[in-house]
Amino acid sequence: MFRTDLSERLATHGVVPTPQRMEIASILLDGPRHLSADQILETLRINGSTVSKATVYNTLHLFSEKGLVREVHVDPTRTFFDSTTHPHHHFYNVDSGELSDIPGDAIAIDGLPELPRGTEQESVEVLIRVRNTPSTEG
Amino acid sequence: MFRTDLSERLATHGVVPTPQRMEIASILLDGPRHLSADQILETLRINGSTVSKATVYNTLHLFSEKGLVREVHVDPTRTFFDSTTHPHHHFYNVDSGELSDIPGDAIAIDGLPELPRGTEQESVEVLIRVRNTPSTEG
DNA sequence: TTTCCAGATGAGAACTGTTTTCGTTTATAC
DNA sequence: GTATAAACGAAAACAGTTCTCATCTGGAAA
Repeated sequence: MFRTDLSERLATHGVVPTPQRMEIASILLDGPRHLSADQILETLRINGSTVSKATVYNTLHLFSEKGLVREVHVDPTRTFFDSTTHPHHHFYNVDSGELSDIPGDAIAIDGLPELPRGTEQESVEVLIRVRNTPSTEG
Repeated sequence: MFRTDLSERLATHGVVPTPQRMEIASILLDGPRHLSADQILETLRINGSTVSKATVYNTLHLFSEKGLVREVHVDPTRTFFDSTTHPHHHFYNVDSGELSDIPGDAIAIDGLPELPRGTEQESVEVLIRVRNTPSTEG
């Protein structure tokens, strides 16, 4: 994705594309990504960027608020930010800590239950936890 | 549930039923419960118990290890401990922070997707986030 | 009974991801 | 150039959880 595209994408979501936000966007929004704040900060540092931790968190929350990313909570120790914002589901590898998308049509939910009284649905998420198969032929 | 039943239940799961563990068990295991460590600690205090925070966490992890409870991660700010250990699904009320069970047969998943290469399934969880319906007739 | 020992407990410190605070910088309008 | 609001960032604060380690407990052995 070109910088100008990214820039426009931020703008159309009501986010002023500052240099710091563009750096973060180029890491997180350039394709399907599932990254924690820490992973983004680390990538920034590797790229020689000096964007501060506070700005990373501010920006991620702003992106989330404006619908540019979704927060995914599968691991109590950190929040993942998902660049795919439409409803979809996830695999979570408990060994590697990797989060990945379940292809859109590979799963379906049958018969949504009646919601608790006085509530309305916000989202439906399926999480399939997987672990690495122990290699028995090593 | 009677104390002796609880005590036996711990024992059959390989957990020595100490007084502190029994206090926690009587709060968490006496029916379907979804409680955070903090909620348990608070309940203990209300009941006049002096069980320490360290012991609460130790005990919860022990229970989890021994299959007496399951950990549920829906809220990045705290872990819920669920006294129902067989596979099932949840509602999470984002307004109240309440976690509740989806009745066992009220939902089904259609066509599990192919797992990522080299992984095996550990669990499948459906989480339906709900929010309180704004009362328009108030 | 006394001694020993492993396991259990608990007070408080440490840790970690995240949030907050607040002074400084930047961008834009006038 | 000056004013103003937004954005940035260093560091402190925060909250849930984990860790450390000294003490306690209860049963087995002597």
